[in-house]
Amino acid sequence: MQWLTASELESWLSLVRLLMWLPWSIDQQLRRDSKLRIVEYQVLAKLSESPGRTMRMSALAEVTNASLSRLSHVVERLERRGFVRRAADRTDGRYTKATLTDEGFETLAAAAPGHVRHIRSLVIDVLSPEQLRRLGRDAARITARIDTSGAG
Amino acid sequence: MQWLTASELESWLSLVRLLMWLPWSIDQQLRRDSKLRIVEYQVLAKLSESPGRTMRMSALAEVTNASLSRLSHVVERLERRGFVRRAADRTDGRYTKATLTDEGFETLAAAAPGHVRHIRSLVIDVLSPEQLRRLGRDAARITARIDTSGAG
DNA sequence: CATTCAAGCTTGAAATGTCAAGTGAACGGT
DNA sequence: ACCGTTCACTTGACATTTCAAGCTTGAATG
Repeated sequence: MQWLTASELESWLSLVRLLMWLPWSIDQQLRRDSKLRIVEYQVLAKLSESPGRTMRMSALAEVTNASLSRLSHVVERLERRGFVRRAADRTDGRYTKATLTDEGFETLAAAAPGHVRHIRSLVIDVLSPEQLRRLGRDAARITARIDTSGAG
Repeated sequence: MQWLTASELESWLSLVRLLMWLPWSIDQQLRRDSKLRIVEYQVLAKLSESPGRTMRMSALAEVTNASLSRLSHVVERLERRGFVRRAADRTDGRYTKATLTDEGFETLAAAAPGHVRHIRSLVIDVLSPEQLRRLGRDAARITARIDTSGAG
């Protein structure tokens, strides 16, 4: 087997630290300022961008990288908080459509600026436009190699 | 407030996908092939690199990005599996020292090659040495901005 | 039609993570 | 020596996630 060189190892460990701490930091900020966890924010955000502020559960699960089961629990909690409503699809009863309520939208709207400010100060403003573009490209290159078929 | 430009947003979303899927993929591989979760692997790995295969709980918590409480639970489970032993420090009874057992070391040794192969195929071999170095530098730049004082 | 079958989601229990409070050991002042 | 504090964990309660069924709806087959 081929081990890692010193340089590879160093870069990899830097990346690991990023993978560990950046989501943690984002989560802290959202919870502190908006009583939302990352998944919840993502659910609200993705719904808000969709036509009719509505999405099928399975589609929502995919874009938020949550298993259907996990999403089901998350949405149930968001529903109890009044941020989301669920209803069976008229045309195909197997589908469940989740809709963002006005209250959910307001919560998202209140949370977004602080969230954006936070990622701007941690990521966007720390790198040059060129560096950021490259980072995005490299990230995309890696995720393209990941087999996500077993998710859900 | 300052929103994100289209280009910034695109790069950011790429990074978000990386933050979501890469840890997920690593976790899958470790669980499937070695019955270990990421945290557990990290604990075993860090212990194995330490003199006497021993570390204080707080030091271990820091390098694994786990709260002391979480680490305490994790190590308890590893202890039940026979991979780790705990003992109070002789010189200062407040410290708890965790030690990797032979069985724990063997488990780690069995898990490491597959893990390294996996990250090599997903990350290391996908980027040129130069790209990897830059990725590591950018990651370090970002983590340097994160205030980790509230962790633990 | 009735009968499987799969898809899309939900559910409940077990595993895991987080939070707040508790424990005991060392330290610093008196 | 005594008192209060801080440090390093641990613990138990609670929240969340995962895992393994289970349910309901529509499609496919006979």
